[in-house]
Amino acid sequence: MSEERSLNFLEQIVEEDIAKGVNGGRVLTRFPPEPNGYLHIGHAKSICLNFGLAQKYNGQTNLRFDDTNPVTEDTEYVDSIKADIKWLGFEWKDELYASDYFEQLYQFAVQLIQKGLAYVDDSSAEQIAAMKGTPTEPGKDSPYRSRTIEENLRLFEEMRNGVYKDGEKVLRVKGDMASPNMHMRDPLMYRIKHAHHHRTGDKWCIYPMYDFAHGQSDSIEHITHSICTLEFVPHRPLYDWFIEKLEIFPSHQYEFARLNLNYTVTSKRKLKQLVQEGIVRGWDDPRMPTISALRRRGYTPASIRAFCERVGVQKRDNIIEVSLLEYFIREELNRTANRVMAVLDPVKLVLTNYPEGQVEELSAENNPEDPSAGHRIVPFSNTLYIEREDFMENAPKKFFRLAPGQMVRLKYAYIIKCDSFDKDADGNITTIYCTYLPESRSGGDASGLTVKGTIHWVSAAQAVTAEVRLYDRLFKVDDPNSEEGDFKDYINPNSLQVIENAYIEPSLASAKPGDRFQFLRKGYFVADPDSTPEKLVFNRTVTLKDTWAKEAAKG
RNA sequence: UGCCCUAUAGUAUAAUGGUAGUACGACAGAUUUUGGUUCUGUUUGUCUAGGUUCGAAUCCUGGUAGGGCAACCA
Repeated sequence: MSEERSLNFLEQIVEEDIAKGVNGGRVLTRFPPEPNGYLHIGHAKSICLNFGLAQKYNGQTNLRFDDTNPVTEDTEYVDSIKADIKWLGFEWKDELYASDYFEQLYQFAVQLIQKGLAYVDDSSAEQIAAMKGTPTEPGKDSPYRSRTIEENLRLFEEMRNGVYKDGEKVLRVKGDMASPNMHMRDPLMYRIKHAHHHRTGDKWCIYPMYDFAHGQSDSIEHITHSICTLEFVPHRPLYDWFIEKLEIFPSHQYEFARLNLNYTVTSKRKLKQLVQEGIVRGWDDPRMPTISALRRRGYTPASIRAFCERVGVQKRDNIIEVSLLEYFIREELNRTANRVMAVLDPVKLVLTNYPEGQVEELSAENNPEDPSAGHRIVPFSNTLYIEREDFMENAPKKFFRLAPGQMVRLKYAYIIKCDSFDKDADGNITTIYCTYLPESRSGGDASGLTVKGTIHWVSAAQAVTAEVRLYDRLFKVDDPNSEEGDFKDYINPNSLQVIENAYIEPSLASAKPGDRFQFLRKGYFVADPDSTPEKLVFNRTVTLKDTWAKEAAKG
């Protein structure tokens, strides 16, 4: 917070406005989602921006649902959006709905008709589209464009009163069909939809278009800085036009470039498709880029806020690397997550010189980055599980783990030496036999030996089994949006790997959903809400950086 | 071929007419009872051509490239 940073272009605008005394120095922003889907990482940027800007300049932020299209909206989405914003750590001033303004917006429309600036059009959607022209050719005036004010007033009222069916009539701006800006070519203001609205019920059968609701909603709330994404730049002249003709509070819109992440899609339409077609398990499937999925994946609000802060605010298109997001969650979890041992792909290891049946209680440091995290007890015995990949029958020189004749330290315990191993008929290693060095015990090592490698383990008799879900990127290409064909063709078929029976140390048995850990050498994990008293379920939030894997991949 | 927005290392972002810097990534090394962390070092950039200026990433003009705009979606 106190870190010195140059101002982004929106902060500059706000500071200039404050300096000039615009709006008496008042700052009021708003976050305006449509409740037709779950919030994603791109929205997080907008939330951090809108709420953060207001916070920084002693202002406030309204939460306003732009609910002008009853057929796509639902209270399920309203609830999830509110929960996500709160979880991210922000508080809104007022919870508002564009639908709160339906009567006011209707009156605005009447005023424009009275001024001769709007008309009722009987043309079909296809006819209107055909008369619109193209970006390089002007459009044509509708044959209904010259109706009298009185007739327009009567027809619009009849539209409201349910006299007409869906699509029979619309209310349009009397703009300029030759404008180089397509949005000024008699844009629609109202359409007829005999549909049930999640808040207004069946009170209305005409609904304002977004373009006729958004700017005026900002104006009604006296929003000082209305911040949205770049695709609305060409709409701004229309919003300004409405404000000018209606002579209402002049909110100003400013546009920034939306956030894009590589290897992911952030389009509500596409995300909804992934959910509805069962490609993921739901909006909060940890592979999704939604806020609720990131939460379930184990991301923290602070890490997402830090990411959004780092990404900055600009007007140029951008695709951020996922590694930046991962950096921030690793950075936080390294400081805060307790270390534990979990063996995901177990192979049995027997210490032939350790007394059968003896159980030693070893002290294990919870977090080397945070001494105040204390210690815990980990049981040790002659039969352990270690990670299958930590043993190689024929190891290359730089392999610092177990191999016949090679020594390694068992974390928090002893140095061991591999003597032999068993294989089954298929050539899989079934048991590894080692001897331990009694004088090498952690904390009191008198062996005089140093070994290159330290591996994690769990004691077989005391181990608890758990399900572990390993996630990888959902798409196998960098930029799924720019690829040919259907974006779903580029889904990574290995984005989820479920390990039914991982062995975890007994101290983990009491973990509660939402508890975060570092599984030593494996990554950061969070207990999933699917956990039951019988079986814990863990999600891998992110791997640790793994320079050995990188080395090994080089061949 | 109309209008609008944009262009700085691989990615993102500073420098607001005066030494092109930071973060992530990558690479190399040191430390390490996590091949983690930490530390050190290295690498790579102003789209292009003109103009203004003592001086241009910055201002102007042309070009090039990318993006947006023609839903009764938002």
